[in-house]
Formats: sequence, structure tokens, C-alpha cells
Amino acid sequence: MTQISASSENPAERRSKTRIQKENETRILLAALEVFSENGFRGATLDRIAATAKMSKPNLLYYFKNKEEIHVALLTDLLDVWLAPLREISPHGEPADEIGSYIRRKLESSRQFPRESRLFANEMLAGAPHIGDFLQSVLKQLVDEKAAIFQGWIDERRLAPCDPRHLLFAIWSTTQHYADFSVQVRHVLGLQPGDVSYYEEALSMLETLFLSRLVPPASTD
Amino acid sequence: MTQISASSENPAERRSKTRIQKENETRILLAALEVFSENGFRGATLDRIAATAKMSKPNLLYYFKNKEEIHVALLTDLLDVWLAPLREISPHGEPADEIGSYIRRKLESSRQFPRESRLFANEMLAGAPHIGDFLQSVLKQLVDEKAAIFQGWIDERRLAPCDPRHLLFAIWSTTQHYADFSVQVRHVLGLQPGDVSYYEEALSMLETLFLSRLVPPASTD
DNA sequence: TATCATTTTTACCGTTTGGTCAAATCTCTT
DNA sequence: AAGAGATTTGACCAAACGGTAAAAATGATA
Repeated sequence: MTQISASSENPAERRSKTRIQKENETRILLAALEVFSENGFRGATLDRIAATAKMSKPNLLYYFKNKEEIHVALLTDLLDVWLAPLREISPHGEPADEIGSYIRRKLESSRQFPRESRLFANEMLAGAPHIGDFLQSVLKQLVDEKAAIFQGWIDERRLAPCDPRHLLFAIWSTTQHYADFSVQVRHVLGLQPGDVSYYEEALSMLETLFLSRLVPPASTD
Repeated sequence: MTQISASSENPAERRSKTRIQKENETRILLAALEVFSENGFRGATLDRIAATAKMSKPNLLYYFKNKEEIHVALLTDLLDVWLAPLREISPHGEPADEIGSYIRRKLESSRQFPRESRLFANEMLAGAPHIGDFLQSVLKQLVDEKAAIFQGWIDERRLAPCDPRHLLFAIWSTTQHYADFSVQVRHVLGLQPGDVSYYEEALSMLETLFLSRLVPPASTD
């Protein structure tokens, strides 16, 4: 499978981008995000993306040379968004503050970019054919770095003994769940299709879970 | 979209199932699970399922009248598996025991049935077109029931104040993550493709998170 | 072993899909 | 207003897609 690398040359990428070019590329990317995030790479069709972008298919292919290139463009943008909250974790803050604000950033990202989150999820479910390299290199390295910070806190008894990388997994899964499984969340809570009012309760729950204590210590009565 | 209801009549479902019939149906379902769980409903093709099942496409369609019927058969089986661990939660046990064993059951289910988990995830990402009714009725009802148990514990101060339904979301997301995002987990941990040895560390992490305390109370030094 | 129902295959069909091409149209600059 | 370059379109193509029909092969049973 093709992996993300340096951007290849678009048909319309001679020197600098035209107004129309910029407009249409963002329109296409927006439409593609909608379609890819719902159906995955294989389930998405150029016809559907073109229709969503209100553009003819050949016109769409004038800006991106094939389906894969659109997908790669989306994933490349996505990875920055995905990593940003993680990069901000600092070794200098209090564990509770750092973890708490990381959770808030991740949850906010989930609320602001649910389609990006689902695009990422679809790529994972498919076995990460396009971003496998990224996961193994960039992400692994960053995780190792941040895990070391957590480990430092653990050694100082400022954080309970646990595998820091699995702590990150727990934060990723709980926060992304609200974007990826929003249909289920809404159905279970009895909310309307567009309603995302559950994010406040979600934050409250996650702060209790990660920063406080869920089950009180066994009483010694 | 077609929702799951009573099973319709298969071409070969006259009275009782033949040996060959049983064998081939399970072979098809197994192959379909592989393909659907990786690519979602739209991304899966009959050709690919047939090839995976080592069977010709028309032969496959002799047992299931179309693509959707295979998918529905898989989802129907899946929902039992998905609900089983939840049903077992009892109001009579200790909160820590009940939550702990629910986590263990869910995590075990994630390890034993990763493809089923990904099938479910794909259906969610697509907007639950086939099991929307199920989510709104059966699942919502069961969640309300179990949430009431949790609420009882909260009222008795045996569980921290929180939204019980969001507590369930947290358990679902963290446990299912290890099946749905296993590629990412393995890449980040530096494991080989088939390696699922991380489940022990996962359980340890989740027990710390849900049953103990992650961040120690602020010291009063 | 003859018979009948079950199973499998071969050949096919209409549609959808990813993508191409050349002509036509539009936009910007001079 | 004209020309060059950028943009858009309609017509098209081969392959993949979901699915069908009927004949051929196989299996179970008497």
C-alpha cells in the first residue's frame, strides 16, 4: 500500500495556487472527508465525493489525480490534528493538571473534528494500510517520549504504577469514542441525530475516572 | 436501510439443514466476517468474500440471497455476543466486583472476538444503518436498567457520583479499543502483527483506572 | 445402481466504479 | 477585446460490482 510521503505533483500545481484552485480543493477535501469518514476508503466512491462537492467527476480528477491522492491529502492533514494535543503534554506540570488538560484537549478535538476522528478510525479498522509507517515511526517515538514523562511521575510516586502507554490508550479510546460511536451514544441517551450536548457530561465522567476515584476504598467498619 | 428482524427464507432452508449446508454457511459467515470487519459493508465485495471462503460467487449466493443477508446474519449473531457481558451485571454484588468482572468479560470478549468488534465498529462509523433500531430499543433499555443499578450504588455512596451511562461508555471504549485499534496498539508497542500479548497489561491498566486511583490525592505537606 | 434433490459451475447481464480524453468554456491579463 | 492559460464538461472505456439462469455435477437414499 502507498504510504504518505512528500506530496506528489497535482495536475494543477504548477507554481502558485489560483483562487479557484484553492476554493475547489477545499471543497473536494471537505466532501471527501464526509464520504471517507462514513464509508472508509474502499466504501467511498469518487461519484459520491463529486456529488457531495457539487462537482463533476472529471473536474474533481483535475485537482486530484486519483482516489488515493485525496485520501492521502486528508490523512496528512489529519495527523497534525491528531498529534497536537499529545505534543503539548509537559514534564513540568503536575500529573493531574497535565493529564486533565490532555483529556480536555482530546475531547475538544473529538467534538470539533468528529469526521476526522472517524476517518482515522476507519483507517485503523482497515489495518492502517496508509499510515502504518507513521504509526511505527512518528507516533511510536512521540508516545515513547511522553510515556517516559509519565514513568518519571510514577517513579516519584506522583502517579499510580501503571503502563504509561496503556494509560494513553485509555485516554485515546474514551475521548475518541464520543466521535466514532456518536450514533450509539445518541441512541442510548435518547438524543436527536444532531445533538452533541453529551460532551459536558462526558468531560465530567472522564475527569472523575482519570483524576479522582470511582470506587471508594473498602470501608473498615 | 433494512433493519434486522425475523430471518427471511434462505434458498436452501426448506426444512432441516444438510451437512454441506451447515458447513458452507459457517464457511461463508467466517469469510464474510473477515471481509466486512476490515472494509465495512460498502467496502466489502461478494467476490472477495467468495474468494476468502474458497467458493464461487454464485455458489455463495445459493446460500445467502444477497450481500445484505450475509451482513444481517453476522450482525444478528454479533449482538448476542456484544450484550452478554452487560447482561451479567448484578445489583447484588459489590460495585468494585461487578465493575471489575464486567471489564474482564468485555476485555476477554475483545480478545476472543476482535473481528466481531471491528464489524460492530464499522457499523457504528457508517451511522448504524442496520442496527439503529436495536440501539434505540434493546440496548437503550438494557443500559437504562444497568444504569439504575449503578445509580443505586451512587445513592448509597458505594460509587462516586457520575453519569452511569457514561461510565458504561468508558468501559466499552477502553475494552473495545484493543480489538478495534489493535494495529495502532501493536505499532506503538513495537509488537509483531499477530502478537496480542498486550492484553494482560491492558487488564492491569483498566483495573487501576476503574477500581483504584490513578492520581494520588494532593499531599498536604 | 437408479433416482431425485441438493449442490456447483459456466456463462452471462445490467450497473457502478475509477479513470481518460479532447473539446468547449471560462478567467485573467494585457 | 484578444489571447493564453486555467477550468469544466460530455462522451467514453475497461474493470469490478451485485446478481441471475440454466445446465452440469454431486450426494443421499431406496
